Amino acid sequence: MVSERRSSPHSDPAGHPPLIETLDRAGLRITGPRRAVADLIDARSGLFSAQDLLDDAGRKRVPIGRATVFRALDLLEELGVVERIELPDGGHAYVACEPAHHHHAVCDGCGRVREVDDHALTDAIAEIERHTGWTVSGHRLELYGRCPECRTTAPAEASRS
Amino acid sequence: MVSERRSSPHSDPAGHPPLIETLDRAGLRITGPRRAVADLIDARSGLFSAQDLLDDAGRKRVPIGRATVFRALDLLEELGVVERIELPDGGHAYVACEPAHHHHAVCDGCGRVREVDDHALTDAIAEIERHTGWTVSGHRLELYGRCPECRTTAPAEASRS
DNA sequence: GAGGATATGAGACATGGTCTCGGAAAGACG
DNA sequence: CGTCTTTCCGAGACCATGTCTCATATCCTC
Ligand SMILES: [Zn+2]
Ligand SMILES: [Zn+2]
Ligand SMILES: [Zn+2]
Ligand SMILES: [Zn+2]
Repeated sequence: MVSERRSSPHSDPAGHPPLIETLDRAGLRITGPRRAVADLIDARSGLFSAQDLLDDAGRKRVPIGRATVFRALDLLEELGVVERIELPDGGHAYVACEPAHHHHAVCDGCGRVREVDDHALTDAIAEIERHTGWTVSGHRLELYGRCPECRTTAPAEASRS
Repeated sequence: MVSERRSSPHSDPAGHPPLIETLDRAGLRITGPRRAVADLIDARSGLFSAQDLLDDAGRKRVPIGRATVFRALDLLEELGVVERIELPDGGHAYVACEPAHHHHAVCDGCGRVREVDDHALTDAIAEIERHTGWTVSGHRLELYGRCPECRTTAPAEASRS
């Protein structure tokens, strides 16, 4: 479990279209399980783990195989609408997001995730290439901290360094 | 296994002092196993996994417990001289490095790792904080690409995207 | 509908890491 | 040195997160 989301009015925070649509537009088969996984993800906000989805599914009495969930996540990840991110503690979690290249800021208070664009980093990387003679073909950046809501409220509530 | 290192003359690439010294200076107990792990790491260059160390140890007939290797890695990581980094494919690997904050460029040809400093990124993050209202307390950046040596040689050899 | 391509689910397997616990050994001190 | 206390170690169970296999079920096209 990644972090129990308090049910908030953020069910569709960034106004993503339903994920299932992405599968459809990509010409992939729309199957029951895929729709189910897509819906489960749509119903969440912020971080989630594959296990979270499995748990959700169990709670809603929608039986889905473990492998299927991972396969669906792989698909969605390839399509760029779900990303697997690295947590500060070394664990992984997934998050729904836009296909365009970007990065994520993760709130360690509430698990909210905010997409962050790339601008400044692109320059920084060009600079690094010039400096080092390396060719940088990809990168991964994750930011950790507190969202505006959590910054003003109690700084308490879990979080490892 | 993270990537079989071709034995190269880079045994001590950045001129790190022996890792065992770090443990010593930190006032930690110098035990046989810790020394062994430190030496095994010193003898490597580039990326390695805990399993790599275990294999090395086996080959050299230096029996070390699995848990002990992980414990030593944890220690060294806390001291900042070893870091666990995320690979493009989602796997993990360790690498010896300087304690100062920095990031890593990983060559997908040969597994070499180069430390990269933080300058431009710091500005970028300040900018993001101003923009989003978030407080960013930590971050993680990994660069993937090709080192100068590998760029000139065959672009072959594994690597996904 | 019927049929062939494709996806699913159960569960074995793999990997990477943690935990527990009795026994071993470092280091302090005399 | 020898002893004592504290810490560490190793074996192996355990766990979480994924992946694979293969027989079965489902889509989707015709
Ligand atoms: Zn928050
Ligand atoms: Zn980027
Ligand atoms: Zn290289
Ligand atoms: Zn940095």
